Amino acid sequence: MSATTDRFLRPLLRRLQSTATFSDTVIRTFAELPITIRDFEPGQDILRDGDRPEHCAMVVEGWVCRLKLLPGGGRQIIAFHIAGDMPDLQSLHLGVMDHGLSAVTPATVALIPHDALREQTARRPELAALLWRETMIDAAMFRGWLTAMGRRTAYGRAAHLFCELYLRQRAVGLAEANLCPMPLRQTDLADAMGLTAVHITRTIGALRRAGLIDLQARALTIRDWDGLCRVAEFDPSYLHLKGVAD
Amino acid sequence: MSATTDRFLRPLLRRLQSTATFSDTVIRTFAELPITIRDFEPGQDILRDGDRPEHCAMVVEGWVCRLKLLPGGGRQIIAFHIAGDMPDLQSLHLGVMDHGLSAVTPATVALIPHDALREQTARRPELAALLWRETMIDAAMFRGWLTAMGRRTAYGRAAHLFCELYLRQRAVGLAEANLCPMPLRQTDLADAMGLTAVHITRTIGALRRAGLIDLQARALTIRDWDGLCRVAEFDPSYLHLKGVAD
DNA sequence: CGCCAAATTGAGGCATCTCAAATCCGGTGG
DNA sequence: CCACCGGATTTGAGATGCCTCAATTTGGCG
Repeated sequence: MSATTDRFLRPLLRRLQSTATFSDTVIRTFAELPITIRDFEPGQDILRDGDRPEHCAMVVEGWVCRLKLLPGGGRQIIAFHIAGDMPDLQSLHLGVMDHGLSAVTPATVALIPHDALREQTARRPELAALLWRETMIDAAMFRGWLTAMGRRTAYGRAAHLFCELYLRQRAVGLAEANLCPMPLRQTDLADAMGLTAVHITRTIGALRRAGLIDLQARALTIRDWDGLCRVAEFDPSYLHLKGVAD
Repeated sequence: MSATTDRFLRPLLRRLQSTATFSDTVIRTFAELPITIRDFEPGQDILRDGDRPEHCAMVVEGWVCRLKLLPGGGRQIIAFHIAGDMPDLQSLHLGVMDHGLSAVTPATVALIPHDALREQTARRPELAALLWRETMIDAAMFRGWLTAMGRRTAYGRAAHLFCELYLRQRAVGLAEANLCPMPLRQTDLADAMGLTAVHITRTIGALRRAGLIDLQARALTIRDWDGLCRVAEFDPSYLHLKGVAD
């Protein structure tokens, strides 16, 4: 197996195995996909609203985000993605991007040509079902965020996001006990939560003073997981992770 | 073809044809699915958070909504669905419901057994791709709502929801020119937009006074479509309808 | 060591909420 | 056909969460 394929396969399988069960045949199919790998700078666009991409991306390393820009200047981050995620899987069957994709940190991304992926999913129902399931989880996470935006206060919303990002990283082996990377600037957090950077500062300060978390040096420390979950009204079932009964 | 099958097929095809192109073989496959039909009262639960359904639903008639309830009493409506929509397609591959499904109006729903649907999608890649695409659009609509919640004021958010609900109904032949059913109570609108029923009253009043819409007798009249779109910062591409270039 | 971006703090303003009262409306019984 | 009832909508007034703008501090990095 080539080094490129290995870099691609390792995070992908880690991610898929955190939510689903599948056969070695599927793994072999992944291994044969003609992928290429590209690096991006922080803030660099990977795909723009309106693009018609010819391949799907998978995050090999670093963080990327999906975002929608409004004519009036509004900026809404709709998802963060880490190693193993496929942030634009929908481009396989929806021609036009209805949002953008950019690197948050320095990021390495594997590109899978649409035609190869279409051919393989048409040939292998198990593969199609597995990736279809990923789309379903994508939608489930939007539901989680939507509920956070609509019915949680800034305080609970921030707690909720930290719960999610910690659990997702832990599920793919990127977190230690009560500690995980958190490379987001307060601007990013603000645009993800529909708040202002200023208010994010105050909100994080409140979470810290409540003894729930610490946030420094691009890392999140969970000081009181149960307390954080309570404040967040956090129910991890929307992540559809294997460990959490599905 | 049985009357039951006909009631099921007509709205489903209308919906699918509004966004995608597909073969007669797929239609025949749909026609052979062993569906059953059930009626629901307004407010009645169709599926609850935590359920493990054995079939997918398709709306034959009426409106249903999907919603998430928070332990603290919060209630967030995450989607409205009309005839032809499949509001719990994700239950095909995600075991547990992470949200509920209830009838908004008196509603008729067709139930498609999971095993039949799994068998047919495994056998027919075109069918799988078509429904997978529906899941992708589902996710796209959540992105649209998420952005509305995060970065639009109550005024723009309401305008946005009305734009969407009008276009979606028109796409499946349920709207006349500048007029469509709108059977939602202000409580429903409030829970969908993350606002209060009281504030919905004031917001709709403002839209009316601005000469953009009228809302009475469970019907929405569009008085100024361009103006409404401008206020909403509405870009219909997230609906991935055929008419709107995809 | 100094620079620039990011984070923090303060003060005043506005959008939306809460609570409470009044009115409207659709359906039902007389 | 009218009177009534309960749920839905509307209106008012005061409270609050988050925003805006502006100034200051911190921290990573050349």
